Amino acid sequence: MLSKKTKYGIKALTYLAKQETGVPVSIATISEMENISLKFLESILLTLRKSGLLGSKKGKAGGYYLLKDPKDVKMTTVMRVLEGPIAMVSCVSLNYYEKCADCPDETACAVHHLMIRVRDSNLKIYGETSLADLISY
Amino acid sequence: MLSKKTKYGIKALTYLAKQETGVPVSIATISEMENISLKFLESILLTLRKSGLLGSKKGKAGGYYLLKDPKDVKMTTVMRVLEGPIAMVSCVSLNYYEKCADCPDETACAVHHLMIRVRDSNLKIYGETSLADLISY
DNA sequence: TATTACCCTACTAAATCTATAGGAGTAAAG
DNA sequence: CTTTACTCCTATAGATTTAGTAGGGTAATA
Repeated sequence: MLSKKTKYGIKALTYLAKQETGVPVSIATISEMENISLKFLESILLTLRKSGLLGSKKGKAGGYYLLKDPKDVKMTTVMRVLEGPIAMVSCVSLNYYEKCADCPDETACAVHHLMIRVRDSNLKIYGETSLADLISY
Repeated sequence: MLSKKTKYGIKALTYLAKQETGVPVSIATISEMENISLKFLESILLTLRKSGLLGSKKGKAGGYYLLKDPKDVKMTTVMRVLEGPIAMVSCVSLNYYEKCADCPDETACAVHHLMIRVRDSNLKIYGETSLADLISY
């Protein structure tokens, strides 16, 4: 299941993607418009900023804004920042590979092979979808 | 991330799929061969039996065995039994649909559209993969 | 200098995951 | 008919993750 953090994060990003570029939107505004708990959203936006996806402006009329053109923000990046590795088991993760403790031979592991296929198909979807695609509905 | 329950469950199923059909294999044997905690595996096999995928024989020389031909056991079924819904959000689940509390309009929700694509691609993979495919490596 | 809004750490309640404990019941072998 | 080798089933517990909440600090602007 997708965590609420990821779900809310994507909603916030798409909301920002719909705004005029560079104009900061306050946490409170996004919180109201997307029905997200203010403090929870605050922490999500913070991680999005630290990851380099968002910029922020402090003080009056401050808020968050997208740093890139929505069509240059791929969902692969978004998912990795918010949800973590795209692979469902670490032994098929490209960026966070780890050997399974219980598995003597990866090439003989059924789960391994299946999850490689799942990973690749998901990577394909996330890779060919951008924020711009998501707001085109 | 895939739960260990699912991972172990798939491993157990593939182990059973490799055996002569109908011959019961004890929990202890599977536990040893696949490096899975005995008691944890016990509870996993129990749910697999209750779901109709496995049969069991009690008493001496008892154990678990596959009820169907491995090529007739689709991973869609296995994943649903062990991991739960294949959809990553309940608003795109075919079997466990639930409206999102925070989302006034599904058709306008970016997460919804993205997750439909993910669900469909995963359903396709699980649907065209059987236990028999998994043991052919 | 008052206000607005982000920044950051820490904390907590609830849920889920990953088992473990322990006994009851069943079937076959000796 | 008793021992042995299994499954069956419920309950529980520790660890981890999730989904927030609390509260003060800091910067920018009018």
